[in-house]
Amino acid sequence: MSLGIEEELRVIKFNTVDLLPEEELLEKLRRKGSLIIKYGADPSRPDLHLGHYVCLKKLKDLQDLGHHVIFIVGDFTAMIGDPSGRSKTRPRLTPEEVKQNSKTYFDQVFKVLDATKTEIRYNSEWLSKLTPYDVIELSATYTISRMLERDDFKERFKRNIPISIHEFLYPLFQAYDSVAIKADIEVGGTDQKFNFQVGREVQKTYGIEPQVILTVPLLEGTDGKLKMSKSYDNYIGITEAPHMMFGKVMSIPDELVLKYYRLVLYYDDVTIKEIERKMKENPRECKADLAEKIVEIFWDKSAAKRAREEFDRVFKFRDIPEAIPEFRIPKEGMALIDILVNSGIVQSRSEARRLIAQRAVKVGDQVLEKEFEKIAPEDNMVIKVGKRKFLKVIQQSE
RNA sequence: GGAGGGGUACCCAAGUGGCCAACGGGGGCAGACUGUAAAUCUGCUGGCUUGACGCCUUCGGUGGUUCGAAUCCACCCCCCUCCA
Repeated sequence: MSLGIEEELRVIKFNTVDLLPEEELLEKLRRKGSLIIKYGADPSRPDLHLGHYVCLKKLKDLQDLGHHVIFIVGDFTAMIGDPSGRSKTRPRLTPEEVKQNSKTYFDQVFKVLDATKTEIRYNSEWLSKLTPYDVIELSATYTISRMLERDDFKERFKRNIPISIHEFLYPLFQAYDSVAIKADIEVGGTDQKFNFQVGREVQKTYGIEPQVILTVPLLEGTDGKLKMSKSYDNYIGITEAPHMMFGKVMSIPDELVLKYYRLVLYYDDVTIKEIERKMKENPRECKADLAEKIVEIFWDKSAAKRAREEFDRVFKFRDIPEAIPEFRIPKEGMALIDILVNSGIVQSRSEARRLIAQRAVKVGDQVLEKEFEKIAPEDNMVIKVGKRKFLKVIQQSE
């Protein structure tokens, strides 16, 4: 915290989208020095991915600047069950499930944040104490038309997709969290801007100094279009095995590479310019560098290096990966289809048939076309199914 | 409470007595190409059966009519719109 305010502001603004209002932040910094930073977590989805990482990284920046990060687990809201989406009522979580989830959650969070400097709070602590009277009072701070300013609500309203009353309550409860901990800054993705705004309003009506809004960009997932999310299955999880992580980064569209360099690796403008040039010359290497560096963040240098070598072996040199599942068959052999199904490498016999018909099953570069072909175990026999599934077939011990 | 519209596979959406395991699109998977990128082309996309034939399960739920139902009837559940 020996940095000047100018310098501190520069760090805070790196990779942020909104910082509203900036003057208020400056004023707070001058007056208070150390600020209370709020981050709200949804414990119903305990798998963190790179999208979350962007946010966590910003929290870490703030932490390093000497601010106090409070991590709020939305256990109360999770127990009610957030029905966003359409007809799917999200399963309500029991307190035990919440406990369980938050444990895995924090194992992951503290790969990034400093555990000793992070305060964890559960919002049931104050939300469950609210009386109907309090809730009404809280609801009175906001109007329907203001709620409908939020894009997703507006959209749903326009398209006659149901919005239940308690969904309107969510932003209010979230705002109340800011009241309860007297947040100075709330940090989240740009999609949270509206909720944070509500936080400000509500804080004001409760006579508390309004929080400053800090949003970070949303990171697109491996499909390159939608924001990274577990439900779109386009995410790169921060606990995924090195080779998985590496592979997934390699599969992102080129257009995203610079964004990843910037948001995940925190490269500055000058370096980004360089990468941009390199990207034109050798996009593959450039992406592999990115992948290796990302793996390095969550694992270590050697794991990252190994992941890269492994990837090259399999996809560049069309070789076989180092560690692959094994399946034991009797020495007289077994029908191909049974091997595929019994080993669990494919889901059903129908699927196995399809894959065989599509010439997706090979040994070496020989395509196996007959599903009932008897396969006898041979030394180092590896069956390849599709691009990335491998199975080592070995003889059952007598 | 009244009137009308609707609930179909992972998602969107056609189908209103047999030709429907169900058009089309998205997504996914596989093949060609390749940098596990993008773009493009092709095939597949409920399960079981050697291909075909066939069989089983699926069209909000439960019963019914019929040789035969996602399609018709009854009751029920849920969603949307308008009126009160």
